[in-house]
Amino acid sequence: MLPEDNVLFKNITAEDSKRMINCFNAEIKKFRAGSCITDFSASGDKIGIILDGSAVMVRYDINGVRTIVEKLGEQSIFGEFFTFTGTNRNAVEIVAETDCDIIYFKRQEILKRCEKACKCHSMVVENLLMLMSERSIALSERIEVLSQRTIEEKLISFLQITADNTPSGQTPEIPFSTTVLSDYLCVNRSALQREISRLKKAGILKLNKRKFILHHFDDIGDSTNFTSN
Amino acid sequence: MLPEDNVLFKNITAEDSKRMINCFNAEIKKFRAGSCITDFSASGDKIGIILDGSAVMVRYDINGVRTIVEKLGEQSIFGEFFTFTGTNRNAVEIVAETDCDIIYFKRQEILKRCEKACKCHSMVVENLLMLMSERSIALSERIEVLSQRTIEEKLISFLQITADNTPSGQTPEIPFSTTVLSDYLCVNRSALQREISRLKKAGILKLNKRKFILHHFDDIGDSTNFTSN
DNA sequence: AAAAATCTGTTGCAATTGCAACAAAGGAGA
DNA sequence: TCTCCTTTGTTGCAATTGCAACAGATTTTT
Repeated sequence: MLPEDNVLFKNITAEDSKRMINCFNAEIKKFRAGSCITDFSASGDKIGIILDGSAVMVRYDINGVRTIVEKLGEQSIFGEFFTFTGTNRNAVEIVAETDCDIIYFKRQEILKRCEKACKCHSMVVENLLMLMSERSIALSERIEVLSQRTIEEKLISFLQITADNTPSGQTPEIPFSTTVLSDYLCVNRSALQREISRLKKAGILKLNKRKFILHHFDDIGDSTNFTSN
Repeated sequence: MLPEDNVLFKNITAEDSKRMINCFNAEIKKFRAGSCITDFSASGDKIGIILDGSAVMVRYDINGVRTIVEKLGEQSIFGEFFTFTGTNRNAVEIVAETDCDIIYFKRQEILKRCEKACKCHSMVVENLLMLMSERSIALSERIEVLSQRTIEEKLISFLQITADNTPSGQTPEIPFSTTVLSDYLCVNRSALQREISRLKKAGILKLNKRKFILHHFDDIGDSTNFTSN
């Protein structure tokens, strides 16, 4: 994706966008799949936006237990400005899933009064506001999932939200492998597998590779019914 | 607190703030302790800020299980703009803990180009950005806690973050009763109580009413040690 | 194409957590 | 002060989840 096409410059002409990228001293960096994009130990207060590729924010606690904090796709933003980077008891990193192009801005550059009083400046700030709003909502969704009490509820909640966020006409898709999904739901992998198998046997979940259909179980009411066999 | 003293008007004179409160058509409402401030079913896209008092964002799922989503103190902001309001499978509400004064803004009023081109406008937007940043970090902290795998880890993580956020010189304090805390950590109350008792017996946690001291257990390394007796 | 590595799916067993029931302590209001 | 109600603290038992080990499937590398 062209740097000037990133979401921060929505509603701004390509010409102005290019000018601002200069004005902001933005940098573009490339990362290979699997490499660490940021480790939040010395990131300063840069704001990153993924132009191409995808990444995940992961945390390793002192026992080496991995948690997938967030999935970052194209146009996702990240930075210390938005993220609790944890105590010294754990390390938060952003790891490239695929090859990635990232554009970095300095937070002060975006926030400071533009000496040239460029009129597009406040549009950028508004765009940033919208991005942060979306991010807040995404974090809220994550909390919704994690606050479910059982693995089955976590899984269904996640699938439901994923399906709701899928454009109509498309088949919803789990953005992770099962192994990674278990680190996202913060549960044991084989216990998660057990629940997936149960839901499949009960006919509630159809799963083909990563594409899935979740049948409405609203009318069932009490999901513990499924656990009977 | 005076309406013009709210965080949205930081770095803006009282005079200008008052003018903008008019310009934005802000409303101030009072709520009694225990009453419902918002139920997110018809809140439109208003942004609320707590001027006085405290509240909690709660969710009830279809089985009536309660989750404390967020604790809101003075100067906290809330609104559909920031929050995943859930599927139709649950109800999210904000409930006043104490008597509350709330100021409401309409999102469009804050975001729209000010016809009078008032110069303070972009400062408000920047302040809003800072507030959202803080909120994102708070949500990240919540995810950090909920992503812990055991009750003991959830509890310690929560206490650690609470202690870290306490100004030095003050004794850290749990902002909830144990019963409510269990709904915040999304675990069973008596199971939580069991863990609290364990940590107290092990000398790691001192708890007096809601004030606590968490002794450094970094040097212990493996917290499962405490479970032995 | 073969070998290596990773991921999926399954299961028995152990550990943790939830549930229910109850006693004791603390607080609010009559 | 007494009563009622909520919260704290405890425990046995049941349900859920984690763990480990393994077989088969799938993907990647050589």
